[in-house]
Amino acid sequence: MSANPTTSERILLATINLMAEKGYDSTTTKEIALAAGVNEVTLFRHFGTKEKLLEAAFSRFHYGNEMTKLFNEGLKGHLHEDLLIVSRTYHNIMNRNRKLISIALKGSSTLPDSVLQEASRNPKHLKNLLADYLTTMSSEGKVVSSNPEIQALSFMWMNYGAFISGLNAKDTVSEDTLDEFIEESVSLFTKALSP
Amino acid sequence: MSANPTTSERILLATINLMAEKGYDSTTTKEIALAAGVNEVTLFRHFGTKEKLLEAAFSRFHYGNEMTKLFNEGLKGHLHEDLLIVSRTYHNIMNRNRKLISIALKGSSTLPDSVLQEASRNPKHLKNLLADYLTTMSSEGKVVSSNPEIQALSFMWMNYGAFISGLNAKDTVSEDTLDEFIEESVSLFTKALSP
DNA sequence: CCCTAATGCAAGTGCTTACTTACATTTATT
DNA sequence: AATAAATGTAAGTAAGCACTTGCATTAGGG
Repeated sequence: MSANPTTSERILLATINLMAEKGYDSTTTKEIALAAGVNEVTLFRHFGTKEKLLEAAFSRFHYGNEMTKLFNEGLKGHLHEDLLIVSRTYHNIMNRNRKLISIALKGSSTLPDSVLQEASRNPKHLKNLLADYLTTMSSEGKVVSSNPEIQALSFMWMNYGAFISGLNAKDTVSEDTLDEFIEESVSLFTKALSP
Repeated sequence: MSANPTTSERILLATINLMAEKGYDSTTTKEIALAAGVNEVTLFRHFGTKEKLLEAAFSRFHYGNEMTKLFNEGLKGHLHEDLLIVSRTYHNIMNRNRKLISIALKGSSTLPDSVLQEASRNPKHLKNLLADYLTTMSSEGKVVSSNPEIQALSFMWMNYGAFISGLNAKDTVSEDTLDEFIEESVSLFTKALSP
């Protein structure tokens, strides 16, 4: 369909950048074409409709299952270190996909379902993994046995809130501030969860 | 200007409800008028423009400074109880204004500044208040002396994340689940912050 | 009963939008 | 050089948008 991949790519990137700022509805195909340096007609020849254009952008750039992999392999049974890894990986993934998430958050009446699902599975999946981890750790006596579900939820929501907060801030949260927050908050949870 | 307040009120409520679902741009004045049970012209006679309409909705329904008042009067120096009050009051205020916040979050290129400011001051103001509280508590030996800024930030972000998570969920988070989360998470922070 | 203010109704304006069509031009392939 | 595929250009379409205008209808207070 597209012999020249750079053209498609440029259009998709322009789509993501503009829509992350202004939302799906407020971003016009004319703008996108201008930002991508192509004619508006080319955009339609490549993707047909505005809706399919966004779908293409999502399916090409969305994040995979890095987090699941992390929980299956990367955690060593040391609470403080493991929470650090989880938190850092989480923010890593989220920040890499911040624009897609921003688009989904702003939403629209005509936003394709596939796009909405991508964002809604955000913290839920991770909460389950973390809850399982805490349950295991608890059975090994390495974590206080209480309510692993809500403990995991609290941790994920804290990081989710931190991420969302940084999304719309004009002055981007610096790398240092994020690191500082991660370390302090992980220490906080480590102390709270230790037997 | 409006001899019949119910008419204005109906329009404002319809505005908030529709825009919270679909966002500012995607909500048409025609829809609003239909939902409010008035003619579209009446809407313009009352508020002039779509922009002024949203401004009116915000200025009439936005939350005051309940949280500041709370910190000046309501806290008693008992960590666990105080955190409980803060958390409960926070979710109370946020849930009462969930639709306005939803509108501001979705955003738009033409969204009035006054509306955006309302939402951006969300956790920041509260973080400062909570940080001050923790500093005081720390000087009284009731809280571990570490980094009150980030401790406060962690607590606020956790609650912010919890709130945002419940915003877009189709199945509203039940009252019970929220209560359960608040109690468990406050206990968590109490243990972590105790000397 | 009259007067005024609020509302409804019908029609229309000018603008923007996503999307199309027909044709010319460039670029790559053979 | 010839051919085909990808892009540009120009123009237009149909629909939807916020917003306006002129006039008829309703309702309440004096």
